[in-house]
Amino acid sequence: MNVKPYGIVCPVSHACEVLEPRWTLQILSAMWSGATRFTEIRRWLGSISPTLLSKRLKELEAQGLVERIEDRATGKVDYLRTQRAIDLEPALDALAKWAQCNIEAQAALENTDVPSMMWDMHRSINSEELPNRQIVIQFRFSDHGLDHNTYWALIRPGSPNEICVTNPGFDVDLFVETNRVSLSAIILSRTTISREIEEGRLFLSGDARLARTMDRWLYRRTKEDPEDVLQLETQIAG
Amino acid sequence: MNVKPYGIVCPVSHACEVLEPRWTLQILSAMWSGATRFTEIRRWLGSISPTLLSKRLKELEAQGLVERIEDRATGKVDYLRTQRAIDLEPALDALAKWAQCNIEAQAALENTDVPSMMWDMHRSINSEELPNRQIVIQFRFSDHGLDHNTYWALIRPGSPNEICVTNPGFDVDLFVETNRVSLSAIILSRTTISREIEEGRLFLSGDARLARTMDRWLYRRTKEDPEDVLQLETQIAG
DNA sequence: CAGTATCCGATGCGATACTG
DNA sequence: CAGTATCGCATCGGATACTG
Repeated sequence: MNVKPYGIVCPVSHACEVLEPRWTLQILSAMWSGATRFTEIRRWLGSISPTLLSKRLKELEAQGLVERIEDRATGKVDYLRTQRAIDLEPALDALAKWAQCNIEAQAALENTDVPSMMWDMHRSINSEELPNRQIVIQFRFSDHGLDHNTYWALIRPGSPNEICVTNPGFDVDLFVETNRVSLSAIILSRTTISREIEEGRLFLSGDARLARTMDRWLYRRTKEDPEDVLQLETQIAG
Repeated sequence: MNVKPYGIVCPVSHACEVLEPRWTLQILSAMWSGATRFTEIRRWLGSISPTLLSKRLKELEAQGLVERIEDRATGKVDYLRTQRAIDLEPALDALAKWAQCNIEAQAALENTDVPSMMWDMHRSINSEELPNRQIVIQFRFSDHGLDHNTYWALIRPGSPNEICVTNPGFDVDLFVETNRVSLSAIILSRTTISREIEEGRLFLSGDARLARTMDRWLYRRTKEDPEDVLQLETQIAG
């Protein structure tokens, strides 16, 4: 058992006893997003310590939410969600939707872990929506105190996207200058690319067509139905 | 802010930052169930300290999830959920449903707080399904180490149910002998009344008709659609 | 009833170093 | 890469007593 039992007869509380310990839902979310390897999950979560991740994975295994698969040949280990964990998706969806509409996470956005956000660009940049040639996009963050404030995304037809912290040496097609609050707010659909540009928090330069189509090739985390977006817009405006 | 921010760009994590601190969801659930007064919420939760409840209520107020209403005339205070908290219901429902089907909470059930479970009988006993006269039901728990192992539920037409820890002095119509695991499992629909009787964990004596109809007058927490119940039965059997 | 004030102990969690 | 081993602090939360 993870958390001290609440002692009340209520299914939600039983769920809490399993899911409440720090990082538990984040680990499951990372796996939902496709992470299967220990190090992969770590990178997704950014600031979790290996000790704690190891502990949580064991707990999740004990709870029957995660399965550890070791390849005898290669020694590689994969973590997979069990059906029980997959069945959590509707609840996580509902929670995400609620948070999307009801939390002004300004304070949280300010704490965005930039490396994990950039790592996320592996899937956040949709190469299908980019020209069918090599593309290099440089991201520079104006925030102070970052270990790295410049990243390069390298998109090549037929290869997985690459994210570099050192200049890969190719010509840059698009320069993106922004800050962590702005970019994370865009990813969360809490604002729009055009508004961020208008208000001076996002600068795009280089290939004009890439700049114009950023709306399409940058994948946003949540897709709301029209009413929800409207509701969201209203809240942000108000 | 409540919990140290996760730093990842993900709405679920933002929800966690607000909802993860211990007792937060339980407080909202108690209010969902109709509790509005400080002491009422306390009783519902059983083992929360007043200090912590006070702290959480302030935090929830700061987050815009709870509204504190003080009656100038009487000085009485009510806590009400805001729309934002009410909008959490779908997520809580999904979570409850998941827990119902996917957690064998044996360990949790053993920690059931008996006073709060009995307090819950205020609403768990549906007087509509009882004969239209005064009914007294005595509950005795065989567990060791309880402050009180005997409770009396007093149901009178036109009055709210009463739960007593001392014999109210009326004739008892139905005697219920059980233990906390069994009764809480019944309330959670994790087992059935007839099975608990068969397996010797629940004894009913006194008015035979009250005993036979317990299925009807004891309100179960979650109402599942048929397939879900089936799924649950399978899991318990397996 | 509706809380506040204090205190203290457990432990959760982060940081760091190390290993096969 | 995939973890384990230690360490130590901070803080979370429980217990208790007290108040208007």
